[in-house]
Amino acid sequence: MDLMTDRITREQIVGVAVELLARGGLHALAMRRIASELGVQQSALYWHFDNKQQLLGAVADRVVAPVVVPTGTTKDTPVEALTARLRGELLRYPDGAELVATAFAFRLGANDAYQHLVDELERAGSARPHAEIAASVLWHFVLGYVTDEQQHRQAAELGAIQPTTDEATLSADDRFTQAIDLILAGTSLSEASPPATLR
Amino acid sequence: MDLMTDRITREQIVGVAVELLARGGLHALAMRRIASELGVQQSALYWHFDNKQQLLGAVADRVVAPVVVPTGTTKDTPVEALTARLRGELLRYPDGAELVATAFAFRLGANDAYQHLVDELERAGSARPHAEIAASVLWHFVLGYVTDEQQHRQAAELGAIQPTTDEATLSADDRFTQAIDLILAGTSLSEASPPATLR
DNA sequence: ACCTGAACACCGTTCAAGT
DNA sequence: ACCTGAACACCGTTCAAGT
Repeated sequence: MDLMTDRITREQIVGVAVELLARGGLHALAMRRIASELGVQQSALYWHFDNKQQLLGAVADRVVAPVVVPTGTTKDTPVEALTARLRGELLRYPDGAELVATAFAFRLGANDAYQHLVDELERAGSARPHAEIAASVLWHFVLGYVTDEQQHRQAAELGAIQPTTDEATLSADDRFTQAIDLILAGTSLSEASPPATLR
Repeated sequence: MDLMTDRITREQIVGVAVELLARGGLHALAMRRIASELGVQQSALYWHFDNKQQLLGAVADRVVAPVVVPTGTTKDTPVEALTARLRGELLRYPDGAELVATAFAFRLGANDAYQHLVDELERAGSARPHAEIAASVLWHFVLGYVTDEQQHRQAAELGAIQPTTDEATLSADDRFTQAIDLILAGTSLSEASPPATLR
């Protein structure tokens, strides 16, 4: 599909890594599989990346790249829309949230997406130190929540769990939105209507 | 140290697993190492546990067990004290937060600790559905934040990062407390003083 | 009931050597 | 500069067989 060059680039490596992630989750992201998909020895990857963590960082960057877009493209309140978009992108790949969380913890990926969240909070009216606290809360919640979501999805596919008959139980979407609203209510800039189920 | 019985129990397995975790983090928690520490073959562990995930779940239970204590033992506001205690216990073991997060995601560990958080929020005045949302936010934030903290600590020990000269930078403790206060401010039951750096 | 011995099917990483 | 070939030092899990 690519123009045939025997030489391999970082971008190609990240490309097939993202494909493998999409198909089989983190489990499929083995150096040997990436290499064989490229028709190359595993050790060849180590000329382009110091180790697997750095490669995963680049994959994480690619996964969350779509959330870093110029503001004003959405008519929704920016911060709420941003968190919803982040969740959406993470859900596109199995283990997406876990991958990004790990990469970010090592500061090897997703740094731009995080910074974008801080910036949006500032533009929405939060002073610097407060915006950083709020961003930290929002970020860790989204990653933790979606990790949970995806792990359950996987467990359900293995038949380990039946889909918990949806009676009187909020959907994952609703619970997510309510949680984001709760957090934003704690920041003075609560654009969102305060949670209806207050007391 | 133990009375010499050639037979091994689940409790003994979990015990040496916790010791290994304390010494070397998740990296040291290999089935072979646990087995050899007990003077037994690796395969022997699989008679007591279905797989490693279940064993890790039991370890996670042990790690967070101290946070599940009867209320009223502390004079602080219960929810704030509970989250602080949870962070404290996680910090006692390298990779403590990551371990508990993974085990909880699979619902194989730390369920009691999570339920305790929901209960405390209810006793503090939150209605059921709201308490569940708030617990989810608090829980994911604490685990995500402490995972980050511990990963940085490890990276710093490898000399990969210098300790970021503490000038004008909030301590990890202060940032944690402020974040918890922000979340609790979003719940109607803001016992905590609203964050000083609001706008 | 509880464990051994041995194998199976994998991993990430390194490194001399090739071109 | 970029990659091969081959090895090193590990993993979790299974399963017949022993006691």
